[in-house]
This record gives sequence, C-alpha cells and structure tokens, in this order.
Amino acid sequence: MLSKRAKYAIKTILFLNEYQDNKPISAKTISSEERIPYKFLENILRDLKSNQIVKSIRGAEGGYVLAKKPSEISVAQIMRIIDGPIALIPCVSEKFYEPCLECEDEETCRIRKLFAMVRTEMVHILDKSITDLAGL
Amino acid sequence: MLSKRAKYAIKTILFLNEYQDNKPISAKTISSEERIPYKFLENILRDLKSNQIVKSIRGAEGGYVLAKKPSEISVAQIMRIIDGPIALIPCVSEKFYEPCLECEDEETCRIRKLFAMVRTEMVHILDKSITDLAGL
DNA sequence: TATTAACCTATAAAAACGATAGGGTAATTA
DNA sequence: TAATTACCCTATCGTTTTTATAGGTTAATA
Repeated sequence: MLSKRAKYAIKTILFLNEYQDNKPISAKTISSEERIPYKFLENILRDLKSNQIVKSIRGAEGGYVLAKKPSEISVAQIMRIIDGPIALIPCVSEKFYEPCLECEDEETCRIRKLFAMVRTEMVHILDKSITDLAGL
Repeated sequence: MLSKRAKYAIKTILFLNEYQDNKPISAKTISSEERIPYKFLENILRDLKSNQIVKSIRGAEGGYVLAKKPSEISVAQIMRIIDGPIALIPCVSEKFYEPCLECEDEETCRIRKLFAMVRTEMVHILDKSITDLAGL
C-alpha cells in the first residue's frame, strides 16, 4: 500500500501544478485545501525540496513552486523519494536493489521472475508525468 | 513491499507443489527446508488452511497438502489472504474496497485513475497460477 | 518592526511486522 | 495403552515504521 505521506506528496504536486500562476503557494494553503496536517506537510515538502521536485521561497508572500516542468516530474519519482522502492521485493528493484537473504539463486527463482514482471508493468504506468496525469 | 509472511506463504505453496507425492509434508520439514521460523510458519499455515489453500492431516505422519489443484491457486490469492489488498490505494481495490476519507469525487480523481491502471496490470500478472509459475 | 512563512530538531502515539512461548488435541505406531 | 508425532490455538513481545505534534529559528516583506 501507498503510505499517506506519498499520497499527500502526490496531491501536493498536483495542487501546485494546477493552481500555480507565477506566485508561490504556502504550505498553509496546501494544508487546508488538501486536508493535510500542516506540520506533516512541512516535513514532506522538505523531502520534495531536497530532491529538487519543488523550490521554496521564504518570508511573507513565500511558499512553494515546482522545481521543474510538470512533464519532467513523474509519480514514480515522488513515490521513490517518499516510500522507497516501487518493486514488491528488493531483489527486483531497479533503484533500491538488495539481494534476498534466503535466496539461493536469483537466476532460477520463480518468485523473482514473477515480481520482476510486476515491477516492469508498475513502473511503466507510474513513470507517467504529472502532465500525462491531467489527461486521464 | 511484500511482507515476509506473504513471501513465506508463497514459498510454502511452491514447496508443497513441488515435493508432494501423496504424503503430507510437515510444518517442521517446510520450516527447515525453506528456512522459515517454525512457529511463524504454523501461524501462516493456519491462515492458508482457513482459506482452503491447504489441507492438514493431524497426528504422526501428518502434515500439509494443497487443498486444490495448483492450476487453481494463484499468487494473488495467497497475497490477499496474507497481506490484504493488492491495490496500492484502497479506493481501487477489487476485494477490499474502501473509500478514501479525504477524497471528494472518486469519478474525477486522477490519482485514482492512475492507480486503477496499476492495479489492473498487477492483478493481471499475479493471477497466474502456481502451475504457470513453474513455466517462467 | 510586525507579520508571514519557510526551516529545523526532537519527541510521541499508534499501528504493523516479525517472531516467540506455552500449552492443548488428534492420530499413529510400538 | 503409552509414547511420539505433529497439528491447533491464544497470547505476548520487541522492534520498526507510520503518522503525526511541539516548539522554536531564520528569512523576507509590507
């Protein structure tokens, strides 16, 4: 399951993309509009910022802005930043690969083959950009 | 991520399918062969039994047997029994549907549409049977 | 200089996860 | 029928993860 953090993060990015016209949007606004606990949201925005998904402007009239074009931000990127791997088992993860401790031979493991297929299909869909999402 | 419980459960079913020739296989054997903590395994087998995936034979020479043909057991079934929904968000789950509390309109929610696509593809692959798995 | 809003660290409550403990019950075999 | 094997059942426990909350600091603006 997707964590609430990740869901909040995706909603935040979608909100920024939709309602931003030059001016930054404050965490307070996002919090009340998207019903995300304020302090929890600040925490999430920090991660998104440190990963160059959003930029921040401090002080009065400050807030957050997308750090790149919406066509260059994918849901998969956001999920990886917040929740880590997309794959269901670590031994088939592209970005967070780890061997399974008990596994004897990765090459012949049927569970691995099945979940590699699952990962491929998941990533295929989740790699859609924020712009693509609007067209669904 | 798949829980260890679910991974152990899938391994157990694969083991039963592969090494069973009429005789039941004991939890002890599965535990040592698949390196699954014994008491933890008993617990998992209980769930698999109550969901008619395996049958048990008590007493000496007892053990576990698949409760149906391997072609009728899917990885998705096992995952649902052990971990619950396959979908990444509850509002697109087929078997464990729940509305998202904050969601205003399911019909127009783009996150929902995206994750519905993800679920469809995941289920498509995970619905493969234990027999299909052997052919991978 | 008052206000707004981002930034930062720490802590806490709750749930989930992975496992263990300790006994009870049924069937087989010697 | 006694011993053994192996399933059955409930409870508990320690750790990690998740979901926040608290309380203050720093920067920009009006």
